[in-house]
Amino acid sequence: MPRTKSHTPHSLADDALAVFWNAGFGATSMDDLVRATGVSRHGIYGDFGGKRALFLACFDRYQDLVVTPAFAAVERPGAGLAEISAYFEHQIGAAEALGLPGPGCFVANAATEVAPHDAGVREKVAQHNDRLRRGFANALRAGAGPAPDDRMIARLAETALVFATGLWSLSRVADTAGGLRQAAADFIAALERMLS
Amino acid sequence: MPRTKSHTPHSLADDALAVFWNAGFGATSMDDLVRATGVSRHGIYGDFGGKRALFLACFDRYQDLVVTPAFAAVERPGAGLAEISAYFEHQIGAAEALGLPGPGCFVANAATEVAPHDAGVREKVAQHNDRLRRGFANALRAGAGPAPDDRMIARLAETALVFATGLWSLSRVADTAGGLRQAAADFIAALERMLS
DNA sequence: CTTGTTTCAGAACAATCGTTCTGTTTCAAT
DNA sequence: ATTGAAACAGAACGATTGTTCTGAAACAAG
Repeated sequence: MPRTKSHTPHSLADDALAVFWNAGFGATSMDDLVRATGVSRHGIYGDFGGKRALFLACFDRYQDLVVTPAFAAVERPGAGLAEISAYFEHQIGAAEALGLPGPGCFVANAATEVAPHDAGVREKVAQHNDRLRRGFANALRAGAGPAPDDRMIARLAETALVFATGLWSLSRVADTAGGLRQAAADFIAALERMLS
Repeated sequence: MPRTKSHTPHSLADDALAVFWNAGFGATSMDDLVRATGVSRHGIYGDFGGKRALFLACFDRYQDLVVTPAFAAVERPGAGLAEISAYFEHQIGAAEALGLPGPGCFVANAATEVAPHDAGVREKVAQHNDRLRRGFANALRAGAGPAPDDRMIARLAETALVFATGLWSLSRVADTAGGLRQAAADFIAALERMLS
């Protein structure tokens, strides 16, 4: 009896993610979302209940669509510095392909724009950062030789998280990828020396 | 004949900076500025002409009030890794004193929130980043020994800029300063090894 | 004190926001 | 074909935004 839906919550969040990622939360209007997703206001409010809830749903889609494909190799058992390096290169290459200055990291953008005013977003950001921390630690352990110092691994993982966050942040204002690429290479080299 | 002014453009921008720094550009309303600065709408528009112009003026005040006092030691001839380390510690300590999660870096916040939509802000951010790059390069040169490799110095300065940017970004969501402080120490140690 | 200029306090404005609501259209089951 | 539930398009709403405007208050010079 009912009319068939033209979208699923998944596809709606996917399209919304692209808009939020590029323009941020505040600069994205409900009209922008209707136009970009092709879904009526009624449909958006029916599926998610509002702009903020849709934004929160985008975090999960971003994990599945962007973070996991790029970061899974770092999280795999047996990963090493090469996988961390490939992760950096993958993201810089993607930013370069989309044109610099680019959209950066969706989570990092949300962290500075909305996390201070929104505990729910702050929680999502914390979960994302923890995932990166664990992934980096996993890859650093393999590169640490036979007797890894867990204390040092945790610290270097934190350092890698700081560096990765800085990379996405700078990619929002950089005109060229050269500097970022060289910085990433130098950072990998530094990690290598710290582990030996 | 005229009534005496209760403020100067400098003091007005100083007070506005505190508000923008904590809440960001979009989340700060004109009413917030009037309340926080004690200056009427008429006064604000008379001195600067609008919200955006006042925001741009805050960049210059931020340089004078925050960046220069913390970063001048790094820019001084003869500075070395110790000055870079002190700069990190200075900023982390300040963030800790203000309570974490903190406001981070005013420029870095503006870079992610408004730079994508505003060429003027993008220009200000680029100038700030260039200043940091030059400062880091200056301090790295002194630590590089008798025959510094300018090519490598420039790359490491870029790496330091990426790391510093990541530090401020993470300080906006971190609950404790411990991780940041350890990461900074590790990064300094890594720079030391890269230079030798 | 008077005067003239400037600041101040707040009302008023148009525009835009997120959200809600009202018909109309669509489609599957009968 | 009829029917009814659900999605659609878009108007409408209240709230809030940045900006402009108006009248009253304040201060220094004469």
